[in-house]
Amino acid sequence: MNISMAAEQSGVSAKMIRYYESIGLIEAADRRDNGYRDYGDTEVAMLQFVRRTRDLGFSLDEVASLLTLWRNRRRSSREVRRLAEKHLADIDARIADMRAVSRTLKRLVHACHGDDRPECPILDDLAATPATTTTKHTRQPRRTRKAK
Amino acid sequence: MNISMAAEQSGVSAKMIRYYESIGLIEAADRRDNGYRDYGDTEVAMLQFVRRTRDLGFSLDEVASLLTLWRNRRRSSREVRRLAEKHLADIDARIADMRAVSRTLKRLVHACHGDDRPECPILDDLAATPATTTTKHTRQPRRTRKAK
DNA sequence: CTGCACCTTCCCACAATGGGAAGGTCAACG
DNA sequence: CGTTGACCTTCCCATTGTGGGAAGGTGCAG
Repeated sequence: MNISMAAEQSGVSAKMIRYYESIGLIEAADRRDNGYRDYGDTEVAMLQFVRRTRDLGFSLDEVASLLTLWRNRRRSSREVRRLAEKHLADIDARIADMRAVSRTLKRLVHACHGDDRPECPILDDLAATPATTTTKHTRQPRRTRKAK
Repeated sequence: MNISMAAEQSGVSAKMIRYYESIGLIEAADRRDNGYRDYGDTEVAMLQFVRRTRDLGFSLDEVASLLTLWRNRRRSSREVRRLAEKHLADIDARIADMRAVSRTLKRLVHACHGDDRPECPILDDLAATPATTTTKHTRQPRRTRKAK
């Protein structure tokens, strides 16, 4: 089948299929006499695997690893799980960060009248002068290199 | 003060300060005779505003809008709140998506032995043939083609 | 004067995707 | 048979926001 059909059946755009091929994520597809790429059910299944893995937020690098493991009949499930766990930890950390942001935004939105007046706690908060931070002046005793 | 000091005090890297200037997010800094950019407390405060806004996940476009509102003494807080609410909704939607991913990953990780054996529900799930999805296939746009 | 930490501009890269141009191919329809 | 239009191909560009680094100028301590 042609690439657009493979795209439709796998849920991966034709553009992306070509891209995945170009970076070596998937093998180069067979070509027909006219130069068109030709796909079979095996290839479509692989593309579906890639799409599902991407849907779970794995990077293309991770997809590559998972594809290799998938194809390797002598893999250890330990390795697969390790990859998944690492990614899960990453996702959860990002969720935590975003929840903190969400809480802050909710608080700010709540505090703001949202009417014609210019007074706005949201802007006040964003502009908050770091009096809180007690920034006692990063000294500059001559050539002090910045830390961190 | 020099750009590196402004960077240190604002928490925005020198690289980013120049970039923000180049895209017109912030005004071009004054220059000293030697061509060096020169920053004062006002500029640092603006950079801090930008950093805080970025920390809350606003895009640079949104930062630009918020900066304009911040500077405009005749703004309506309604507009600010609308922006914040829109962003909040966006964040919350993304959190929901990621939580769904997290739940799926947790389930998969849980189901996987993670030992030397190759059997792995994680890979099985990623490879799952859409028998479950009962996707009866979206019909073609028109001109049915259904190659081979 | 030397050395070094600054500063400047400019270009490259990243991740993953889409848009679109220029040109070849295939099949249906009149 | 020729036109038409939906395909296909490759190639380049844009995105978002950030960092790396080169090449060259400046300022100051020793």
